[in-house]
Amino acid sequence: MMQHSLSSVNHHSTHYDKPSVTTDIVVFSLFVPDHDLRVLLIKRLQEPFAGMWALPGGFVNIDESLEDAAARELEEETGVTDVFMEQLYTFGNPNRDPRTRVITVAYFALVPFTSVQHRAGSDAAETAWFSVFDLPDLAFDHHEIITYALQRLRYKLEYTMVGFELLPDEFTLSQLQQAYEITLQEPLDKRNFRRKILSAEIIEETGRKRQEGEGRPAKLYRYRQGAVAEVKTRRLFP
Amino acid sequence: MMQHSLSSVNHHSTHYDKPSVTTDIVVFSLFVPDHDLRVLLIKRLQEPFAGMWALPGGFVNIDESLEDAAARELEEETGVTDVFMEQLYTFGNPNRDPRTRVITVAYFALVPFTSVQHRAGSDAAETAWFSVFDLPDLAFDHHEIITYALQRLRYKLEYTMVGFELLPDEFTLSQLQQAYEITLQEPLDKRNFRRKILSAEIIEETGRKRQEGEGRPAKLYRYRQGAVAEVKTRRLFP
DNA sequence: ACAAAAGTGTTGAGAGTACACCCATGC
DNA sequence: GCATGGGTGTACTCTCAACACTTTTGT
Repeated sequence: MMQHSLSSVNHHSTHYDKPSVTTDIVVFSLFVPDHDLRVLLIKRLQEPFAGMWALPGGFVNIDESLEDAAARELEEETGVTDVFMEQLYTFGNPNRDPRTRVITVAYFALVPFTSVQHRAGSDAAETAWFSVFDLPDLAFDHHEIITYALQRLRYKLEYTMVGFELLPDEFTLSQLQQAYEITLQEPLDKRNFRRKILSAEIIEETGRKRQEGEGRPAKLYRYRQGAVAEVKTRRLFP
Repeated sequence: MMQHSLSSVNHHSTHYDKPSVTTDIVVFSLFVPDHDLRVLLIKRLQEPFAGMWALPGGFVNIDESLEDAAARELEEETGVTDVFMEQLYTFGNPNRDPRTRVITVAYFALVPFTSVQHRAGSDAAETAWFSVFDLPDLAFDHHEIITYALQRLRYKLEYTMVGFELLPDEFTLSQLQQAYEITLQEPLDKRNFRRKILSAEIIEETGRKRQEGEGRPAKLYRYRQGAVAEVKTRRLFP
């Protein structure tokens, strides 16, 4: 065991007391018919906080990267796979876990609303989707983590195009607008929205049209491969 | 020892192989006469990478927060204290330390250029300021961390007012503009800069003027206590 | 009086915002 | 033919970008 750097630490404890490291993942998905943005939670089986709802997550293995750990835990606990994932923040308050010192690297993930239903009830643990706007009591500091994740998601929507990650591969402009409206919780002007999205040139028509549903069929769009999701100079919405 | 979450991990290793957790701090400061932005580095004494330059940092104690750990390490190793600090990113690649698994929570810090000289040569280890635009070979992935920190600093300058943190308590508008020009590495228009900064209403005149130096004395400004450093709707500079 | 830095306004271009009607389809 | 959602254009305002000269001090 050696020092990563110069400081003199851990001289007193013989077995090098180390914090544990976990990842927790805030998985967002849209529930379009309900006009709701929801987070995937699991019911804890172990103490502490047994029986309480918590974010999916768990210990980082000694030989896997943080991203791998997050993806693995997410799949093990919820069956959700192939999602957009991004590191959020590392929460390391000494008292965030009442028993031992646990530092958690939080990730946030976005899954298309179409691929949600069949993935939900997966395996051992009970999982459920909760509205981010009406959360139950949560284990640890998970409420704080979700609040932070929501803030980040909204922020990212304003200057990038992550909105796609909440939609299926092919989507209509109305769906995209709804994704924005639901997460930002404010109505957007249809014409301005379309103009801005299209002028950013990061989506393209597929040629196909959506058939299900009422009314005039809508053009389907896809994310343009190779397009940079960053939106040039301005915020995306006022 | 208990599970933070539901996953089943570490069943095989009897003594629960845990990664080590460190913090590393990227301390930026302006060197105005040289028109340079520099980072504080220390020469490593221990293996691995003994004799190489590296970021200040070290292990997180079992009972201290990440921020506290970063501040403590920074003071222990460089004598630098009372700085603006913000969490940057957590680097957890399994091979970033060739000997054991070390996850590092990186912070970036800004210190006023006026309080740099007397703090430099502090104690045990050799420390020095290096231009971020011309770095030596660095231990671990510290080059990557600094690159990321610089990107974040520039980004923050564009929509917040962190520029102040690189300046003394009272400063002139020209100094503030220089801070921006040095870190962004591009010239800015004096009139547009002043108009934008002043209309944001986050600094105020002190009434005093700077006396040293040539030319017409400049008004001194200070950060307005209670002002939100976020700049309203637009990017700060083109 | 001159060197050196501080300070100050205007104009044209582009982006943002607000706003209302016709179109294509299924029933 | 009507209900339902899809799709389109224009005028006003505001912010941004470019640009050059006068003022105050020390020597």
